[in-house]
Amino acid sequence: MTKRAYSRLSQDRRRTDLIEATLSCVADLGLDKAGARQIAERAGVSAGLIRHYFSSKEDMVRSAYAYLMGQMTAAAEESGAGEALPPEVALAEVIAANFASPNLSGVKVSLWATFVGRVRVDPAYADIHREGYREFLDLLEARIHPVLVAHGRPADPTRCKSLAIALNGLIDGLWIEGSLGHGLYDARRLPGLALAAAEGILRLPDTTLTRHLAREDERS
Amino acid sequence: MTKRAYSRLSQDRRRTDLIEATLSCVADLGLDKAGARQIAERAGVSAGLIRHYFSSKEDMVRSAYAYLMGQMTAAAEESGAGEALPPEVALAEVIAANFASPNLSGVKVSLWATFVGRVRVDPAYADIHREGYREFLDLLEARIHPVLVAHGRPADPTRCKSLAIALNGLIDGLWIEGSLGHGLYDARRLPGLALAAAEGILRLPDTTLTRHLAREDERS
DNA sequence: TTCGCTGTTGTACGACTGTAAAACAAATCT
DNA sequence: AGATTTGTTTTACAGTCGTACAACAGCGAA
Repeated sequence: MTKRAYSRLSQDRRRTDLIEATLSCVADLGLDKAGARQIAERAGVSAGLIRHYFSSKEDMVRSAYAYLMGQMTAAAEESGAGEALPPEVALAEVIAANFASPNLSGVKVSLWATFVGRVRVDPAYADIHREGYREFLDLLEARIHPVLVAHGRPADPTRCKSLAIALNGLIDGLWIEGSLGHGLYDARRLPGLALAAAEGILRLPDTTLTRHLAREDERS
Repeated sequence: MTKRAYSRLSQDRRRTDLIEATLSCVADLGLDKAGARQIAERAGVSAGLIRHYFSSKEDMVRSAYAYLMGQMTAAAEESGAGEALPPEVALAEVIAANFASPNLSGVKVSLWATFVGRVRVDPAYADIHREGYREFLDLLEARIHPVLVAHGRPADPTRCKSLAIALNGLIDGLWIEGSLGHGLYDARRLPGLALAAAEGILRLPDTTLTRHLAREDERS
C-alpha cells in the first residue's frame, strides 16, 4: 500500500502539536478515551509517531500536564506585572485574571481536575501539581506583602504566607465553580465577588481592591 | 467446570458493595484503569454481576459519583446541627468540618477531582455536581444569615448568597490543597486559617469564629 | 543526481475492555 | 420434599488499547 503524503515539521512544533492534541482529547473525552489513535488523528499525524517523541503514552500525558500548568502560571505571572502599578492594582489584577478569559475556561478546569485526580496515585503528577501550586503561592505572597505595608497592617512572612494560602484557596474554589458554568449564578459577578472577599481576608478597607474593577472591563 | 461457592446478599448491600468497590478502584487506579473485572474482584464478586445491578458500567460509575456526593453533603449537614448552638458555633463547625476527618481525605479529593473532570463532557455528571454544589451553598447561606443579624451586619438575601459563594470557594480551594497533602505546610493549620479568612470575608470581628476552635479539637 | 539519515507511516500483535448470554447454585414457595 | 425463581458465575465475543517494527518518504549532504 502506498503511504500518505506528509511534511516534516520541526521537532518542537511536532511535540507541542502532539501535546495540545493530547490536552484537547483529554478535555473532550476524558483520560480513558483519549487514545493514542485519537490523539494522533487530532494532531494530523499517525499513531506510531507518538513513540518517536515520547517514551510512552503516559509520558506524553504527563508532559501535557506540565505544559498546561506552565501555561497557566505564566499567564498569571504576566497579569499586571508589566508597568509599575500601585500594589493594590497589581494584586487586584492577579486575582481578577483568574475570572476572565483565558483562565476562566471550562476546558482548563476539566483538564486541571482530571490531572489532579491522579496526583495522589502518580508521584510524577504530584510533583507537577506541587510545583505549580508553590509558584502561585509565591506570586500571591509577593503581591500581598506590599499592599499590607502600604496600609500599615502586620506583614511578617508567616502572616503573608497564611494569607497567600487562604487567598489561593478562595481563587481556586471560585475559579473551579465559575469555570464549570453550572448556571447557578452569573460568572461575571466573580471578579467583584473575589476581590471583595480578598479585601476581607486581608483586613483591608472596603473598595481597596474592588475600585480597580473598571480597568479590568475596559481591556477586554 | 464447577462454579465457585457464593452467598446471596441483600440487593442494597450488593449495590453499595459494588459502588464502594468502584470508588475504591477509581481512587486508586483512575477512571481508565478501573475495569469491570478489577472492581468486581474488589467487591468479592464476579464481573458479570455488574450488569445485573446496573444497566452499564458507566451507569455504575455515575451512581458511585452520586453516592459519594450524597455522603459528603450529608456529613456536612450533620456538622453542628444537633443541639441548638449559637449561630457562630454552628457556622464555625460547618467550615471546620471540611478540614478534619473524614472529609479531609486524599481519597475523597481524588475522587471528587476525577469526577469533576467529566462534568463538562457528561451532562449526568454535571447534574450531580450542580446538585451537590447547590445544596452546600444553601447550607452555608442558612448558617451565615443568623450570624450576620446577630452582629448587626447587612443580611439581605443577595448579600448572603454572595457571601456563601465566596465562602464555598474558600472552603473548596483549601480543602483540595489540604487534602492532597503536598507537604508545603501543616494541614493542621487549615481550620484556623479557614475560620480567620471567613471572619474577614463576612466582615466579622476577629476571633468571632476562631475562638471556637478548641471545641473542635476536643471531640476528636 | 544520488546517497544516507531519520521523521513518518502502516500494520501486526497480544493484552485488555465492556457486554451478552448460557449454565448453574442458592434461596423461596408450594 | 420438589419446583420455581433469580442472584451469581462462567465463558465467549467483538472491539480497542498501547506498543513494536519494518517499510517508506522527505530532506540535506556529497
